[in-house]
Amino acid sequence: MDRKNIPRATVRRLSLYCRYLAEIREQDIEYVSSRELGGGIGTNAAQVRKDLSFFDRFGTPGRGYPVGFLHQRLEQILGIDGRRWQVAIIGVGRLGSALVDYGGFLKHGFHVVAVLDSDKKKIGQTVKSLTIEDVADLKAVIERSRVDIVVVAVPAEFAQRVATQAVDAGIRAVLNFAPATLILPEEVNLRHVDLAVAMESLSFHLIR
Amino acid sequence: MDRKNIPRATVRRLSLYCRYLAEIREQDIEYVSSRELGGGIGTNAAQVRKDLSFFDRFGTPGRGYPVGFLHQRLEQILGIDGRRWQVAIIGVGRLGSALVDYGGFLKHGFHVVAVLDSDKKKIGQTVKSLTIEDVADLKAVIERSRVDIVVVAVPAEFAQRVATQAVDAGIRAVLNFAPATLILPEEVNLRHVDLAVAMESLSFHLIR
DNA sequence: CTATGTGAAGGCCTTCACAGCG
DNA sequence: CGCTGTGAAGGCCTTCACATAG
Repeated sequence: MDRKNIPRATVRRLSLYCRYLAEIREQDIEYVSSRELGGGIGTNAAQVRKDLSFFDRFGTPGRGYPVGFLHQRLEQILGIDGRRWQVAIIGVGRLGSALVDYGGFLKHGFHVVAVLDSDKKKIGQTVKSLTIEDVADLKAVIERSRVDIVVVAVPAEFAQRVATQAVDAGIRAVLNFAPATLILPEEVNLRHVDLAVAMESLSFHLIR
Repeated sequence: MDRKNIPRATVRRLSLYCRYLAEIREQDIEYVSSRELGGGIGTNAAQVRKDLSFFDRFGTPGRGYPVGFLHQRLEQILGIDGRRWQVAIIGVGRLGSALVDYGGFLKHGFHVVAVLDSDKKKIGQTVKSLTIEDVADLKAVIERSRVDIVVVAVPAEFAQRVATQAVDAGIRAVLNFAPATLILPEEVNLRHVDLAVAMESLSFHLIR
């Protein structure tokens, strides 16, 4: 099974299945059918079975999927089992600081190990026991802290530069919050969280 | 042209084209080719032409697209020209408050007109000259302030309830930041901004 | 000769439908 | 008999390629 050939949409749903399974696991439910699992994340039974079939035969015909086992396997597949991904956040504005102590990071195996900014007034201050470092030292910080994932939370006009520097320093995964399109080498994993795009798509569909 | 039949991906790119056009318009560039426009947002020329052809013939063969005109038309199409969409933000935690004064809202025709929370200690306090109201009064607030779009920024366990209440109060567009899958009627426009999903999809692709 | 607009082809993802297993 | 796993069908979106306009 080559991870490159898995549909993006499937990976997205894997996260949602995983979250749903965590919830019903708490309720000591032992088996879940593809229909229930699909309903729980807003898709259908066939989609669930197809998604899971990319990886293995997790289910038992006539019964469904064993909740605990499937949950555990999905965490392995997503790479959030035990493992700790080292995250650096660049840009400590409103959004950046909200992200630093966003509980969700730690909970799911992501660990913020560095915070950077270009503002001399911020450099040296601490956020959640992390000292804000100079973005000019990005490469050194990435290497020293063994950063896996870079979160870009700087103003739009600096986003491309910062992202390129991160990639030059060896980074292969970038999560961009800046309202800007980043152009990076094909092999770099890039995700956008774009408020403007989301709002405008709502606006588009509200008309008429 | 029925807005319902436009591919989601096309609407998404419309926002990106619009942003790119705004940038080069500043530089007094008069015409842009589909190739340049595509390159600017990380797609190709054919895609640009197909996307735009859903709406009109904006271009001039041999020259390209007139930047100012196309920008203006895309703003109209997206519904962000002059018009003001009224936004309510539910949940004034770290994320919620970061959103309230996130400049990007106002700039593009979105106007935060109400902020709500369930925490008695927060209700009555002000954020950016808005008084935090009781989420129990959601329906009244939505009607009084003529809210078009609801932003859900509450903890996951309350997200579904709050969203359902908003829809019952007549809301037809929801932007969800909570790490939870919302199940809402088909006709409601729903967008998710899901950090966990984005991070986990990066994690998935980083393995091996 | 350059660059758009668009039917047709291609590719990817979702849905169907059913064989087969428990 | 219920529910999974999966090839095949279907549908949607992207890419191609060329007729057409300036």
